Amino acid sequence: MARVRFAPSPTGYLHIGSARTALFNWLYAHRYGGAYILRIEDTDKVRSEKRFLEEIMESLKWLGLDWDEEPIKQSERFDIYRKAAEDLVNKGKAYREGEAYIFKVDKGRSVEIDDMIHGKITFNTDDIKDQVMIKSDGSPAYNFCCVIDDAFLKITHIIRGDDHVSNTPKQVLFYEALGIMPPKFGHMPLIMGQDGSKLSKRDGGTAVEEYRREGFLPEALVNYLLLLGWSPGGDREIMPLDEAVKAFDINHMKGVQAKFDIQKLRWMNGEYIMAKKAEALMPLIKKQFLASGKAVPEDNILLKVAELYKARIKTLSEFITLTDCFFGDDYAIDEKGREKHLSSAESKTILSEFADRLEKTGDFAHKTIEDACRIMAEEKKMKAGTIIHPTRMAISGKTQGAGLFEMMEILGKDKVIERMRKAAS
RNA sequence: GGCCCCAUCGUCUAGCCUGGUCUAGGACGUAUGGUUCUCAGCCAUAAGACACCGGUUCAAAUCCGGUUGGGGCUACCA
Repeated sequence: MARVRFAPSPTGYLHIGSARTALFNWLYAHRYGGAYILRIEDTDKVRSEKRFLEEIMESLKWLGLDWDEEPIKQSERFDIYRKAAEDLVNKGKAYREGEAYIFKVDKGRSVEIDDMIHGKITFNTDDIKDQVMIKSDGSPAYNFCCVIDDAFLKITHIIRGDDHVSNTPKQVLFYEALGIMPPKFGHMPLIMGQDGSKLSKRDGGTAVEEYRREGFLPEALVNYLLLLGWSPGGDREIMPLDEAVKAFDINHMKGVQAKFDIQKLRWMNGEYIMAKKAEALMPLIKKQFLASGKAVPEDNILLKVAELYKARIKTLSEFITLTDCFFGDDYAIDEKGREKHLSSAESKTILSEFADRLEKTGDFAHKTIEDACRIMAEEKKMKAGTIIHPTRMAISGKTQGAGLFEMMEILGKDKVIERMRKAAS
């Protein structure tokens, strides 16, 4: 029975790298059957804030990485840490220096770690200073309370970032002094930015919340993170969480740092959006409208537009900018496109003639509209595109978009003719 | 500086553990062509990598050593 944990510090939002750590811990627990526990490392009372904790938990839930037991908070366990430190002083393994409790490190020996990802790593204790357990202000030092809590929670496997490898021998020394068998460790390399330095805003953002706001789907973000440092061993790219659980094998984790590539994340997000039914996309798109302060469109129109556009968006936020012409008259206009397709007298003539013909049509189904367009093109001996481009520009303000006739059908006869007449005048 | 981790296309990676099947496979991105009213999508094609040096071996991307390069840690932060 494996017991793993994710131990965030509520001093900021959930970092994308932390999300990956959480993901692999979650995967480990679900793959091998066990518990995935949340521990709140809020020993720094000044920097820890409730709003950050709430946000971190919300982001984890959004990603689908729910924890199994009631989370524990280190800020409520200071007495336990002090008691453990006092025991070590009484056993002669530590000493006091003022108010602080300090652990004596045996020099001249080696500490070996059999890392699940890196293999054997050997350290010499000559490189390790005596370790503070309890600071002068009474709060515990990270490495000490980490060990006390991991032992208390009976953690069997610690999967965390490479930034902790040098903490590991210090922690192993604590386990030895406490007479407790250390858990297995697995350190995964950190995620880097495009230029190889720390992940930053330029790379697309560091907080999970930013990606959520931008309209990334949690499934896509998780899938992308999954493939950063781990691979199922073949050519699979799209792999949802439930399948990842079955295929997960920590031995396939790479010991190499990976660069975060927003382009591939965008592609993957597009794949997930495309794969969803328009109906399933509706609530997500509505939330996006709400979040951007725009009125939520009517269901029946939104559904049709979603159907038409889901293959051409990479994020939900793009949906809003791309489809503004369907949901009001104050849509954005591509000035270069207007210059190209609507400035000439010829294009205005074409527009008004096409509008005349459309007025006479019985229904306003896209097939009917297309027929009217093709017939006009044939009679005038022009290419259909000569009519289509100015019309698209006139009704949507854009040179790109879904099929023109489908767009026109959704907009409706009155609106289409109104916009065409306006552009022709 | 010291200690530690790492090194396959621009990026994510398969292959490495258990040398030969690798003239190194896939995906993203890029370029070109096809489909089409544009864009997206879809389809096809192309360019593009074993960091370097040495060793072991009949044979090395794969094993060993070194060099270079990148990263982490080096706090009474977590």
